Amino acid sequence: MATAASNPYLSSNSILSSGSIVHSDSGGGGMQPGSAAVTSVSGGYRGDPTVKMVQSDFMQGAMAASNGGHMLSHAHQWVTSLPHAAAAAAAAAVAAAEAGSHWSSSPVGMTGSPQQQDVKNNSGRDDLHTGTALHHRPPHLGPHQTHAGAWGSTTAAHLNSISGGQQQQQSLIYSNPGGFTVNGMLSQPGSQSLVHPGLVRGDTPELDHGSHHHHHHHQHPHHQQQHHGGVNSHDQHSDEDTPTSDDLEQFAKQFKQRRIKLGFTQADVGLALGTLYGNVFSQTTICRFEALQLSFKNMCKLKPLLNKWLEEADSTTGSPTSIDKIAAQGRKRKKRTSIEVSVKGALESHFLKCPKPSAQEITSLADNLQLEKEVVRVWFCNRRQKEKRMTPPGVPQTPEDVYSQVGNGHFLVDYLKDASLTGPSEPTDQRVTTSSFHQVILAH
DNA sequence: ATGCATGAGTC
DNA sequence: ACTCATGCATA
Repeated sequence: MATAASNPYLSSNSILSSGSIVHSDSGGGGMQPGSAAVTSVSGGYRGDPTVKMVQSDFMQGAMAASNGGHMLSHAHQWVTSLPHAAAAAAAAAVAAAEAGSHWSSSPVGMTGSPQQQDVKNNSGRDDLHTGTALHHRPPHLGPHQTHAGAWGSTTAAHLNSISGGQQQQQSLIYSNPGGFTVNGMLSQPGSQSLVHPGLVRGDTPELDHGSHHHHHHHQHPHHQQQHHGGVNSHDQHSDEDTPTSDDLEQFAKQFKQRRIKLGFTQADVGLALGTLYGNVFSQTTICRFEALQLSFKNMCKLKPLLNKWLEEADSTTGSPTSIDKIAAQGRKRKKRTSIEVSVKGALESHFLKCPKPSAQEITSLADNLQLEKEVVRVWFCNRRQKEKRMTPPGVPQTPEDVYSQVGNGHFLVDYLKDASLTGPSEPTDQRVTTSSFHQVILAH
C-alpha cells in the first residue's frame, strides 16, 4: 500500500483553483484544498473473502494518493475489513434471453466493433452482501411518495400511443401458477424461508414458467451477436422470449405502481429477490429498473424476477415482512471521489469529442485536470455506459409533444467517431425500437 | 435518484 | 483495457 510514491497531483504547488464544491469527505477532517476532487472516506463492505488486495488495480496506473504533505487521510483509502466468508452463493444467472441490446444504440459507440457481448449470462459471482438489516416494515398501504419520475405516469401513456398503443395493463404481468406461495419475503417473523440457499442454478432462463401472457407483438430485437459460431443454442425458450422495449417500459411502470401500492420500497424488493431466488439486489438496481436505466439485456434479465416477486407480493398482501439477510461482510472499497463541476464540464467536453480516449489521452487529461488516471478512466467508462441506457437523461419533455419516434435517430451527436483505431466502421447497431426517445442533454 | 467504483468476462 | 451488471455512498 504505499501508494504515496507517485502522484500526479499534489505536485508541489500550484494547485489550481480551489476545490470548491467538494464536500463530503466524511472522515477526513479536512480536505485538501488543492485537489480537484475529494474522496470521501467511509468504508464499504463488499463480499469477497479473499484477501487479494484490490488495490493492485489502482496501483497499476498511476494512482496517486493525493495529498502530499498533509493529511494522510488517504494513506490507504480502502478500508480493509475482515474478509469473512459469507456463504450462500447464489449464482443466479438467469440468463435472459439473448437480446441484443439496443435501445439507444449509441451511434458512435462502437467504433468498429459492434461487438456486444453476448448474453451469456451474468457473471457468476455471488453477491450477497450488504444485507444490512431493515425489514420489519409493515406494509403500509397507501401510495406514498410519488416522485417525479421521469416517467411519472403520464408519459408512458403517450408513448404507447405513438409507439403503437396497445394493450398495456396487466397483460404482461404475471400469471400466477397457483402453486404454493414461496414467500421470499413475507415470511413470518422468525422463520425465514430462504429458498434453497444453495440453489445455484446456473441459469434457468425461464423463470417465468408457464406464464401465458400474451404479448402479441413480438419482434425481438435482433441480436447481432457475432463471434462464436453457433451461439444461441438456447435462446428462445418457451414463450417467454425477449420482450420488446415497449413491454419493458410498461412492465416497469406497472411494477413500480404495484410496488408502491403494496407499500414496498425499492430496497425491500431487492432484498426479497434475494430470499426468493438467492440473488439479492440493491435499491439502486430496482430503482434503475423502474426508471429503465439499465441496458436492454439487463432489463430482460430482471423482468422475470421482478415479475415473480410481484406475484408473490400481491398474493401475500398483508403479511408481515421480515427477512433476514445474511451477514454483511467487510471489504475494502476506494473512497468515492467527487469531481468538481468545472472538471466535470471539461470531461464532458472531451467525451463529446472522443468517447473513447486512449490510455495516453486519459493520462494527459488526468494530468491536466489533476485527477488520478484511474478516476478519469472510470469516468469515461461510466459515461459510456450511461449513454447506453434505455432512458436517456432528458425526460420526456413535453408530454403531449412530439415523441415522434425519431426513427432511430438518436440524434445524439454524431461526432466523428473515434479516431483511434477503427477501420471502417461496421454497422454500429442502430436500432431503436419504437419508443425510444432521446434527447441530448449533455452537450455543453 | 445518481455518481463513482468494483469485478467478471471479453476481446 | 473495455464492457456490463451492480452497488455503496451521496445528494
